[in-house]
Amino acid sequence: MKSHQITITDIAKQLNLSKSTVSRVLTGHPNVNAETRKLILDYAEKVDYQKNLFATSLVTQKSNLIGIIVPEFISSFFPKAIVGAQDKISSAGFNLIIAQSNESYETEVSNARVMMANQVDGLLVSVTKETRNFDHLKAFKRKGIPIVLFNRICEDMDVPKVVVDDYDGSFRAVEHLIKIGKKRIAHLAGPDNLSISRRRLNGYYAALRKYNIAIDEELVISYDLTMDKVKIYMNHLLNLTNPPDALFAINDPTAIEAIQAIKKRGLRIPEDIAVVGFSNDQISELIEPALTTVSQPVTKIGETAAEMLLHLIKTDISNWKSITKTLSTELIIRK
Amino acid sequence: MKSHQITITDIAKQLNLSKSTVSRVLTGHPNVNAETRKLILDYAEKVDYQKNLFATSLVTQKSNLIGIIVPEFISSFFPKAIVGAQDKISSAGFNLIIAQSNESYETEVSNARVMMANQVDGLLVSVTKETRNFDHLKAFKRKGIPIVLFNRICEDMDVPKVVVDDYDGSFRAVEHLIKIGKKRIAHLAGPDNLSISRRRLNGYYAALRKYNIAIDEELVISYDLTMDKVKIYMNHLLNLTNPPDALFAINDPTAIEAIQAIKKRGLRIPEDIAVVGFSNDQISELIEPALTTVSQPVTKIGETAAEMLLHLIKTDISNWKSITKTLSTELIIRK
DNA sequence: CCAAATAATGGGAGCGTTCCCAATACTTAT
DNA sequence: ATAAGTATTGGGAACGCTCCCATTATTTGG
Repeated sequence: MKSHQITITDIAKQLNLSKSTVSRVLTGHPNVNAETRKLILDYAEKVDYQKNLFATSLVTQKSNLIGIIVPEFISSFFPKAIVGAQDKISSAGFNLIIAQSNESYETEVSNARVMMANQVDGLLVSVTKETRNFDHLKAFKRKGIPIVLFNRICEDMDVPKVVVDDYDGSFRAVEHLIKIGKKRIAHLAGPDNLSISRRRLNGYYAALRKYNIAIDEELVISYDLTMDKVKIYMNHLLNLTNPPDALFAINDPTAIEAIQAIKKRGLRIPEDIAVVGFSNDQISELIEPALTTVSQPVTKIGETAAEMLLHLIKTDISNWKSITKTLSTELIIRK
Repeated sequence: MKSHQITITDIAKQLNLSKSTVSRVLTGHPNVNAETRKLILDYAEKVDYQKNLFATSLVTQKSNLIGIIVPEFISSFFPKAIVGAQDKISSAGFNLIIAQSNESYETEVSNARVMMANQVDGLLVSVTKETRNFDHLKAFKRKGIPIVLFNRICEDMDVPKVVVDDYDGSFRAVEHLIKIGKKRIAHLAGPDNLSISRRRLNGYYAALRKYNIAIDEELVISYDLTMDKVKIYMNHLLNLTNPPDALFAINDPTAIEAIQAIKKRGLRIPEDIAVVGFSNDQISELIEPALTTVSQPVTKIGETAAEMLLHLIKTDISNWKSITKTLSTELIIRK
C-alpha cells in the first residue's frame, strides 16, 4: 500500500539503464544519445515522475527558492509589489516564499531565520518600522546569499536597493500645495529610523525653502504610523493658535485618517485645509473628496527588485556594488 | 575561503562524540545524558549551528512546509485570511509558502505543481473564478497530502472546507433592503461556477420569497467579476423601463463600482437606489455614502482553515470526513 | 587494419540527516 | 560476586540525487 514516489533509480531499473544516464537526461545534460533521451523522457512522463527537490538541493546546495519578507499585507502596497516580483521570479524558474513580519522586529528576525534555514538562493526585504538593527540581514550577505532591499531600506547596508524618489515626490506634492496658495503646510511624518520618512521629510523642507516659506517645526509631527494616533495629532494641529491650511501626509492611509478627523470638525477640504497623501492607494480616488497623492510604480518596484536579485544570483557575488535604483513618482492631482 | 556550513558531523568530531548522539539531542530525543546534552547544545549555540532542512526532509519525507494558494492579493480579503493562517501555522512550527494564482486556472495548476514538488505537508486553497476542473487538487488527496479549501471552494471535493454563511448573510442583506421599503431589488451576482455566488444568489431569492416579492430575473445579472464591466451592467439596470430601487452586490468592490456608476447618473443613494455589498472591505466605511455590507470574519477564516489542516496533518488521514465549517456573518448597516 | 579519438553509458562517492541495532558502561537484585 | 537489567553512546544504512571518473562501444585518420 506504500505509495512510494517514483525515483530516478526506479526509472533506471525499469529501462535497464544506470541512474547516471537517467539523471543526465532529466537535468538536461547534453552527452546522451537522442534515442535514450526520448525513451527516458517518455517513460518519466508516463509514470509522472516528480524529482525530489530536497535531494537535489542537498547535493547542489541550491534551493531554487527566493524569499521575500514584507512588513504587512493589509495595505495594497506590498501585495502589489509581490505580484511584480513573483512574476519575474517564476519566469526565471525560481519559487517564491513569502513571509510577513507584521511590523514586528522580532517576527522579522524569525522570518529571516526561516529563510536561512530554507537556504533561499536570494532574499528580498522591506523592513518593519521598528527595525533599527540589521544584523539578521547582514548575515545573508556574510554567507554570500544575495539580498536586495526595497522601499523600506537600510541606507548603510552595502547591498542593492530599490526605492522610489521620495524626495522628489514629496517635493512636488508640497510644491503643489504652495501653488494652490497654501502657506502653512503641516507634515505628518513617519518615524525617523525609516529612511523613507527622512527622504519625504527632506522633500517637504526643500519645497518650503524654495518658495521662501518659513519652516515651522510646530507643524511637523513624526509618529509611528499607528493609525489611531492620527486623529490625536490632527486635532492638535487644528487647535494651534495658528493652525495649518494644508497637510502633507507621509502616506495615503495617514491622509485618509486625517481627512476623517478634519471632516469631523466640520472643516472643508480643500478650502479650509488641503490634504495630500503619498502612494496612490486604490482607496484614495474613491473617498470624498478624492485625494491628491503621489503615485508610485508599485508593481515595478517589485519587478525591479526581483530583477536585480536574479542578476545577483547569476553573477559572481564577490563584487557587489551597492547600487540604488530610484524609480520616479508622479503627482496625481485630485481634490 | 569555503564557508562550509557547520554540520552535525563537525560538532560530533569536535566534541568527540558520534553524530548519532548529536542528532539525538538536536532533535530532542530523550535518551541522552544531561551533561552531554548541555555540552552539545552549548557548542551548537556557540558555533551557530543551523540544521540542514533538506537533509532532514529527505530522510523524514516531511517538509514542514504548508502551502497556500489564493487567487489574488489585491483585495484585502486574502491577505487578511493569510495573516490568520500564518499565525496558526507558525505557532505549530510549520512554515508557510504562499502562492497566488492571479485568478488564472493555468497558474493555479502550476502553483499546485510547485507545492507538490516542494512536498508540502498540507495545502490550503481558494480557487480562481475560472477553475472548473479540480484534478490538480484531487491529486493531493490521492497522495495522502491533507488539503483544505476555504472561501472559494469546490463543493463536490471530498475534503474539509471552511466558508462563511453566504446564504444567511445574503438573506439578511436583502431583508434589510426590504425592511427599509425597497421593492425592486437587483442583484449583481458572480459567475455560477463559484459556489459562493450560488449561495449568495440563493440567499437573495430566499429573502424575496419570504417577503412575497416577485422574483424578476431581469434584475439578476451574473458576471465574471471583472470590475470594469460593472458600469455597463449598472447602466443597463438603470435604463430598464422599470428600474430597481435597490442593489445587492456580490461583494464590496462590485458595490463600490456600482455606486460610482449610480452617482455619475446623478441618482441619490440610498433614496433613489440603495446599495448593499458583501465583505466589509476597509474601503466600504470610507466611501461616501458609507456602504452597508455583510462583514465576514476574514482572519478567522484563515485561522480556522489552518487549524483544520494542522489537525489533519497530525491525525490519521485515512478517515477524512469532509466537514464543512461555516462561520457566520454580520450585517453592518451604514448608508 | 590498428591506434587514437569521440560518444555513450555505468559505478560509486558524497550531500547532512535520521533511526535502527549493536556495543559499552553502569546499576541493582540475587 | 554474578546475572540481568538500564542508561548511554556508537556504527552505519538509507533517503534520492548530482557529478566526477572509469569503462565500453563506436567512429575516424593514417
